[in-house]
Amino acid sequence: MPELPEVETIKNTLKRFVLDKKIEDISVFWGNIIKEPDDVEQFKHILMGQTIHNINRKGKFLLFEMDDYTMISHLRMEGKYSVVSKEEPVKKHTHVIFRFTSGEELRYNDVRKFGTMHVVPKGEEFLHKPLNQLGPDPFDNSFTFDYFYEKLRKTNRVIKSVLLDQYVVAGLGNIYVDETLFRAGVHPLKKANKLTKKEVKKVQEQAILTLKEAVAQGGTTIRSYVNGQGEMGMFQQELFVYGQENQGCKNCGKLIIKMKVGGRGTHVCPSCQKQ
DNA sequence: GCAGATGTTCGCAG
DNA sequence: TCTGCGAACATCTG
Repeated sequence: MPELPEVETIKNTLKRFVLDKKIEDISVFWGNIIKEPDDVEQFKHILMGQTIHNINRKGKFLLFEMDDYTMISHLRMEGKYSVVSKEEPVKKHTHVIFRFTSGEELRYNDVRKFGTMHVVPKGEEFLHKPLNQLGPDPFDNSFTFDYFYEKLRKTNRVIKSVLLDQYVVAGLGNIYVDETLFRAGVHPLKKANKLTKKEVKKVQEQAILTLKEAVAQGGTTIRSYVNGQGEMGMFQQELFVYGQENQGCKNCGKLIIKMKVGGRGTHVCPSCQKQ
């Protein structure tokens, strides 16, 4: 269920446990998670013997950088990583296990099995799917006002759908889009190309600010998100609209309403966010 | 028990 | 070319 702040938190906790660990063996219990190479045996073969030297993040993707390859992992709705001793009983929804020479294991657990893993040669991460078409990370310098304004100006979609589009900006998901639009005072159904420059600026600033605050709080735990150590995030305390339907707006007191936008549950203060 | 929803993304159809 | 909708899957809530 992770968006950018949750993935960033997972990256930081995982780094404390897997750097310089060498993969001795791999088990895959649900092969559909492995997307590249398309053959699971090949996936296992090329990663065995590799040592994890660094973990990076782009948008909602984790990049495990090894000797000759990078594993690009997306957690989708429910994916989780944990590092445990090999003695630890394997949970029901654990689908991939990386066994280290140290006796520890990196385990991937995913109730809904939506997550994906791609292994590509080191240095070619951004040349192939799934990263080659991704928009800028919101924390990157390339996420400029001019870039963002042009993207919004050229589409006929509503602003919420555009913010969820990872080709426009990579990292926002349903929670942080709703929070960003509330903080910017923009209605999710407003057409992206109808936003004034001032509104675009505000949306961009609030997106970055909201994500930064959420990272500082270790992410948002609504149902099941935990970091690489099984700890919950704390940002849910700071939410203004997400999951706050039928409660008073923290700004004006009017009831927060829930609606559907682009098939996604969407939370809005009808008074603070004018269409 | 069943319909609908869940922090995501992709492929397909119009 | 662009946009919207179902599917991938399991579980929980009303």
